[in-house]
Amino acid sequence: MRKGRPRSFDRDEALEGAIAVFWEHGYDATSIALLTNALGIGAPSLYAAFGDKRALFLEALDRYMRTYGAFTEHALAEEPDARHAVQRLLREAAAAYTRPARPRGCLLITAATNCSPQSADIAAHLREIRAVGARALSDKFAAATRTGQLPPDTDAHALAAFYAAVLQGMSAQARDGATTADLQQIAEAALRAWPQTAGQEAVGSTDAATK
Amino acid sequence: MRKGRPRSFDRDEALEGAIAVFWEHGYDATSIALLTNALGIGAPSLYAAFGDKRALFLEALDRYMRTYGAFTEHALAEEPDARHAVQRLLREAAAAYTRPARPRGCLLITAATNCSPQSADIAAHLREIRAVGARALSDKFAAATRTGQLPPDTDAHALAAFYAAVLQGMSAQARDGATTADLQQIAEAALRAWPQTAGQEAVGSTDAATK
DNA sequence: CTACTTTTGTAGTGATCGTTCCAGAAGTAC
DNA sequence: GTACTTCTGGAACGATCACTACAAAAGTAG
Repeated sequence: MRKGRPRSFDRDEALEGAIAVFWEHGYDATSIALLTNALGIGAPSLYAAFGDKRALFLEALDRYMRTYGAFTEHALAEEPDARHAVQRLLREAAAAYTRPARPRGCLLITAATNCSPQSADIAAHLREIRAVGARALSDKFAAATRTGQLPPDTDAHALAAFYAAVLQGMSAQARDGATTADLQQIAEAALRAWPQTAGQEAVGSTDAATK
Repeated sequence: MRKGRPRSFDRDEALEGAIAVFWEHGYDATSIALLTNALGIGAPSLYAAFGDKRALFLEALDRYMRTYGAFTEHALAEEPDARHAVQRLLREAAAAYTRPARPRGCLLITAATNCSPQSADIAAHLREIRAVGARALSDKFAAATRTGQLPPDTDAHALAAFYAAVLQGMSAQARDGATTADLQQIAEAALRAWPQTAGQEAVGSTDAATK
């Protein structure tokens, strides 16, 4: 066994608690006092176990992405059809963003939307991870366009930006109190915007195609 | 003329500057030092002119809603057709959220997404204003359903939640660096989700209608 | 037991938070 | 000019920020 006085708390459990606090309040608004209070441990214990606030957040973020936020990667990786991937992505997001006894929305999306200038690097880091996700979506659409799952003139980048925006909007709606059913309906509406395959022409009695 | 030493700065100009700072950093992350630095005035002058930080934010928010954010109300009020209203709403949002020399996105949406527990009332206030906007959208859709502009089975609440989510997503995308053109393409994609009027059946080669 | 190692709670670091006191500056009124 | 009113800049308020020094506590090793 390890020498010295043993740690009085479970490190993984504490990290899980830190995820919840950062998820709820974001990076800047989460104070050390808020964390130590929620985790039931003293500040020196927290610093000894995780380093400083930034390191703790980054570790919490990493764990979040491999657990609560992993459904996005899974949907893209496990669904060969692009349409089904997006369908599953949106529907699972509707559930994930409104899970009971958990903070609303997505930590990656909301944790650093307003931050002070000295936390700008944290915001940039989250933005970069979001950009990677959007690029994965765009690549999926580009591949689907090449295999004929999407019309040849599909703008993969634009379509990925749309569904990324819908996810961010769903997260915001969840934070605003939307229910799971509300988010599911948003997801279904977003799926109606899926590009038409050849043979089916522009829908609706609209003049939307102005460009 | 008024007695006493005259104010050395223009109050409206200072309020405009405060809008910019709150717009950029949000409520919590905007410190008084950040404000006095940006406005070029001392803290006592700011407090004498606007009260405390909360009152200044609320006044800045009010002015924002009657200027930069007024396009949303205008689109709904001035466009009799619901489809055209949403079309105008989304397209103007794409421009408004990426205006050069102005902060990205929407102050109403982003200014209090992560906030400390003691600013929870500010967050609740913004949420309430967003809810009023969503309800206005929903009412517009309900009226359009009654006049036949939308299918009789349209869920006005769900459709409003969708477009509200798209607006919030566009704001987030703008903050993530999206260009005006990017947002315009998101807007056009969202418009493709507009419900089909009678006679045109479910679109696409999908099995989306699982419910 | 003693020696050693690591964690703990208390208390305190300097910095910054929102906010205000106060003395002097800058105007009007007479 | 003097009297009066209002605003400004500097300095400071207590509270909180992220973070840590320190010594007692709690374990293992011998």
